[in-house]
Amino acid sequence: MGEGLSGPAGTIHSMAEGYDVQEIEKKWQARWREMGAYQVENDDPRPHFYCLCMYPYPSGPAHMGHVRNYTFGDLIVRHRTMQGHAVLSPIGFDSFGLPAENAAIKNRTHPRPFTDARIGELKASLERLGSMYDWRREVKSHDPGYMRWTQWIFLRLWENDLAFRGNAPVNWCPGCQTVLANEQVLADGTCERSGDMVTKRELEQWFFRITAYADQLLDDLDGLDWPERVKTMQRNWIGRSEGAEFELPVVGREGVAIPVFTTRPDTSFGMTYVVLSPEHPLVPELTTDDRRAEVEAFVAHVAQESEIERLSTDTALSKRGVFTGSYAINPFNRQEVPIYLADYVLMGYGTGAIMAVPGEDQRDWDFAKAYDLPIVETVQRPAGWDGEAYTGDGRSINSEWLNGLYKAEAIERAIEWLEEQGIGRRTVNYRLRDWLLSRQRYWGCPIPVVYCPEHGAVGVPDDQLPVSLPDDVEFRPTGESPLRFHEGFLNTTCPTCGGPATRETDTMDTFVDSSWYFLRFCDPWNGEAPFDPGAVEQWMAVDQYIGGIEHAILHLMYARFFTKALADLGVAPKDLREPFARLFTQGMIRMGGSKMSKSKGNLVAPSKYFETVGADALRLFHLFVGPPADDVDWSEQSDEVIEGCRKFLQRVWRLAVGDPAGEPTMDGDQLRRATHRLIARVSDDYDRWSYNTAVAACMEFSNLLRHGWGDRDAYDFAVDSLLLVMAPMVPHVTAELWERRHPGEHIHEQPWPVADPQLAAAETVTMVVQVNGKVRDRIEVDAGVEAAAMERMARESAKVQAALEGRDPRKVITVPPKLVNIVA
RNA sequence: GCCCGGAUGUUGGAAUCGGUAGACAAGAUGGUCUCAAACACCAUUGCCCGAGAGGGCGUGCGGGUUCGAGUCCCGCUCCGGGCACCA
Repeated sequence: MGEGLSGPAGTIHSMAEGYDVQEIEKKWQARWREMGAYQVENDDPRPHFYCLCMYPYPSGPAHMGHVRNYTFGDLIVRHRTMQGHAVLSPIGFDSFGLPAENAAIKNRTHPRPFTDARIGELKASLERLGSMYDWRREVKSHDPGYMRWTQWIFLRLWENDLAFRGNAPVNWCPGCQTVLANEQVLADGTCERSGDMVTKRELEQWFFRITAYADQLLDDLDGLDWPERVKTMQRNWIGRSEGAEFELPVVGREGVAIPVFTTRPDTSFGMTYVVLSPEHPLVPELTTDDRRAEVEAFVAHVAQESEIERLSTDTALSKRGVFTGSYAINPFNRQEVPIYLADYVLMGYGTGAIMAVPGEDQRDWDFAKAYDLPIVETVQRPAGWDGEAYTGDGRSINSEWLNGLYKAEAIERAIEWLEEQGIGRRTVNYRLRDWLLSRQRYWGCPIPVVYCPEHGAVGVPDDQLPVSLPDDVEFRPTGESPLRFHEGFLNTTCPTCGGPATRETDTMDTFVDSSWYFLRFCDPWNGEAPFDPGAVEQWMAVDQYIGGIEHAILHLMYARFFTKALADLGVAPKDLREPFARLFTQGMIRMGGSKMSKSKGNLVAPSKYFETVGADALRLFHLFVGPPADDVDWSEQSDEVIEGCRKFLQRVWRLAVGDPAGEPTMDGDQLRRATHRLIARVSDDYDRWSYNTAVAACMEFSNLLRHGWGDRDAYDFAVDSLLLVMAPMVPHVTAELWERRHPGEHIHEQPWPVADPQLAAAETVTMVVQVNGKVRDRIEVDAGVEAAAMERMARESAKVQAALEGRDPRKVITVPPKLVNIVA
């Protein structure tokens, strides 16, 4: 080993013994870097194709998940390029975020050098993997040239009422005296740093009005070529529900009414009580004096509960509610019903108040039982029904003018009645909430807003962007943002009046950065705008987006929202309604049942394989181990399979440069046909993301070749074709072999081979003969065999006759040319 | 609780439209080469019966449709994931 590159004329036998993986991989990586391979211009005349892997958070050298992700991406980039496309393959780094800040706090350093070092490590790994990008287009979230436009976009959204300030409960750690991000709150509701129980506090926060796009975000899912699973998750997250909103007058209080939302107005006659959220603004007014002490104690208790406690279903229902002392009037039947509070009614959904129909809602039924409230059935149960609340369809009962109607019709009728009476209307509610983007952290993009005592919140003028993060900051062990104590940053002047003002010290959620980076890649050098709509039109939408399933909801939803909003604001092309036309979500790498991750300490570093078997073998393993969408279980077997991949590549090397000895198993014509079949198979497998079977096809084909050649031309065609179809999977070894076989040529600049369908079709087929569905014989037949001939051959088979035992066939089914089934 | 996936040899997986179940690998066993080992190569490898020829069984479980089911339908079990008091 090692002499492989020493001399182009080196003896074929020494080369045939194997090749030096390290030397070849480094050689080609340097070559690709020098030639600027896969740099692409916006006006490239070839058909455009935009392939994008989700830009990574720079956590250091690549982990196995990265390797898997970027192996798929690189395969597509190289394959599409060989097919004649101009492929945009950009990459960047999602470089803001908590881990860098936590590391800075711990190591008493600054997140910027820390992050830059991690980016350097990750870049080196990607290059070592042989993954190709147009590095000129690199985008980093923390780059001032990128932050400027992130802030610019924020201001445009704010101007158009798509960003706003509002009160929101935030996670507050009493020990650290600071707000925490959701990720910093552990599963048991405590602070990850201090261990104190985290509580909720109301604070002024910034939001993006994503709910304005709820309908579009839901409807446009239908046109996307995405995994059904991801679309379903987004649909559930948006959680559209249709129903009615109407007002319940309060007994003895003129002009006071409680609005409620329901999806089942048809069951309104069964309303036997009303429940409000403890945070509901009407609570003080509705509480009677004799109930006040108990109600206030209950409200106070709920307020200090953590989210986890509040959502826990463990607490007995009898402790989760309280009677206010007031009554509301059910407008449907004029009956008075008691008004309760309960912690499970959420202020953030619907109107924060519900009509309770225990007959047709299980939760209401449980609550009614706990508080001894009446239950009235308003839907006819089917015969034999012995459950509690009934949510199925049936005729309305006990409902006056609704009686006899089925569910759908009764809902319609009830809504019409509410509208006629002028007390209610048809409405749609969404589970989706507006996107809270404020983060009380340092290492993120500053929100470009100034607070003036005179003019309130004022946007920083465009020509003063970006608002940068000061470097001379001191990180406090508590995790409090140093921006809040940095006088130079904090104190500024009002852009409107020039008077003294203070800056917003919150930074943006890092999901803001990742919501438009794919647009910036189209025009990363633009200094006048985040991007030119014309440049975006050249490439968008992304033709193939690749990433982990963990981003199925948040990132993908936010990026869709940004794309729609920017198009509507005229920043992006108007007709760009969706950012990612096709999405592929790869499986996770697991080890011992759980996701491979740094925090679990079960990482297997790719560098170990780069240094031994090389990038090609590791790439081949990831392609071969199973379907790309499936999770990979890393086990002892993985190392053995990787070693098998390495051996396979060594065999390919010997086939391509050596002199295979032995008796060939087929003649030249047969080999040519087999080669066309290989091309057809691999091309089809690539198109349907079946890389594991594409690798298997290549292995099978190389097993045919290992015996040697009968016809040198056919053999050379076979080897060249094998190298071409493998070039996107294992770029280094195929590039080296191609150059040796075709001096001066570069395999990745060759056109993708196309199979001749005539030659790819099999000449002979194994015809299976069954008797009563059981295989009794196999006969080699011409591929164009006719049904009559098949039946004749089947009947003549000695094995078939033995199986028939003299019986006469009742029926014969022939499926030319593959199968005959004789039914006797 | 609701909504999605999934279950195939010892293991990872294949079977694309209802038509040869187990491709391709990994592992194991035996062999060739070697002083020996490694490498490489060859053979065997779902289970059961049988010396063999051959036969029977077999894709989580129970039914069904069909000439024919891993694949379609009905009912379960287990595993994984998402959402989870959403009115």
